[in-house]
Amino acid sequence: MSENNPQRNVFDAIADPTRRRLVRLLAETDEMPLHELTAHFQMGRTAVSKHLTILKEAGLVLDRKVGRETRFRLNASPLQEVQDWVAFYSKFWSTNMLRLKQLLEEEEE
Amino acid sequence: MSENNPQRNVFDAIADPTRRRLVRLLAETDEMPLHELTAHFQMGRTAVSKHLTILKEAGLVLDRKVGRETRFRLNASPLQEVQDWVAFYSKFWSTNMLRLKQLLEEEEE
DNA sequence: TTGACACGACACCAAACAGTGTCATATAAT
DNA sequence: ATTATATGACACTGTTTGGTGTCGTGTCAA
Repeated sequence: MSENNPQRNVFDAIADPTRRRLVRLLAETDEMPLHELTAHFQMGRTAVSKHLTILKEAGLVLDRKVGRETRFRLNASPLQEVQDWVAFYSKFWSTNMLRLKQLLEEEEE
Repeated sequence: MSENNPQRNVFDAIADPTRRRLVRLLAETDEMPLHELTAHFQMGRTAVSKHLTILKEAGLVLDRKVGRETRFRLNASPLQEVQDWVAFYSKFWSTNMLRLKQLLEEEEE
C-alpha cells in the first residue's frame, strides 16, 4: 500500500505529546530509524510506528528505506498552517493591541 | 462542582475543527451565549457545550452567567504556548534557513 | 401563573485512539 | 548457512472522543 493518503489534519497530528516529542527529536537529528526513535520512549516499537504514520499522513514526516531500517526525517512546512492560524490571535494578547482595544472602546462611548 | 480543573492541554483543545471555529467565532464577537453559538453549527446544544467545556479546561474560554444564559468569551493567551512551540520550527521552512542549510552541507563534504 | 426558553447534568453509543503482543519477511552479521 | 535485527502488518483491548437524547431547574415573558 504505502500511498494511503487519509489527509490527516496537522492540528490533529501535533495534539499528542508523544508526536510532539517525535517532531522535536527529528528536528535535532535530521534523520533517524524507527528503532532509534523508539529508544527514546517508554512504549513499544509498534506504538511509535503508529504515531509516525499519523505524522506522515499530516505531511510532517518523510521516510525512506535504507537496508533493513526505515529512516524518518522531519518536514516542518505543514506547521506553517498552525503558525498562520495562531498568528491571527496574537493580537489578542499583545499588550499593544490591548492598549488599542481600550482606546477603541473608549471612542465608542 | 464548577471548579473542576483537569488542566487540559492547549494543543488538545485546538485539535478539533469545531473548537477552532468556536475560537474564531468568539474572537469576532467578544461575548456570546451558548444558544447563539450553537446556531452556527449542525450539531446539538449539548455537543457544543462539551466543546466549550474543553476550551474552558484549556483556559481558552471564560464564561459568566447572565440571567438564564451563559455567555462565553475568548481568552487567547494560552495560545502563546502554541506560538512559541511552532516558532521553534519556523527556521526549518524559512527560505533563508534552507539556503544556510545547503551551504553547511556543502561545507561538510 | 403559566408557558417558553436556556442551560447543566446525566445516561448512552459508535467510532477512533493509544497502547499491547505476535507473526512473517527482508536484511545484516557471524 | 545460520542467527540476530528491523520492520510491516495484523488482531486484540481498554479508554477517550464526539455526538445523541432526556430530565430537571432557573429565568424571562404574556
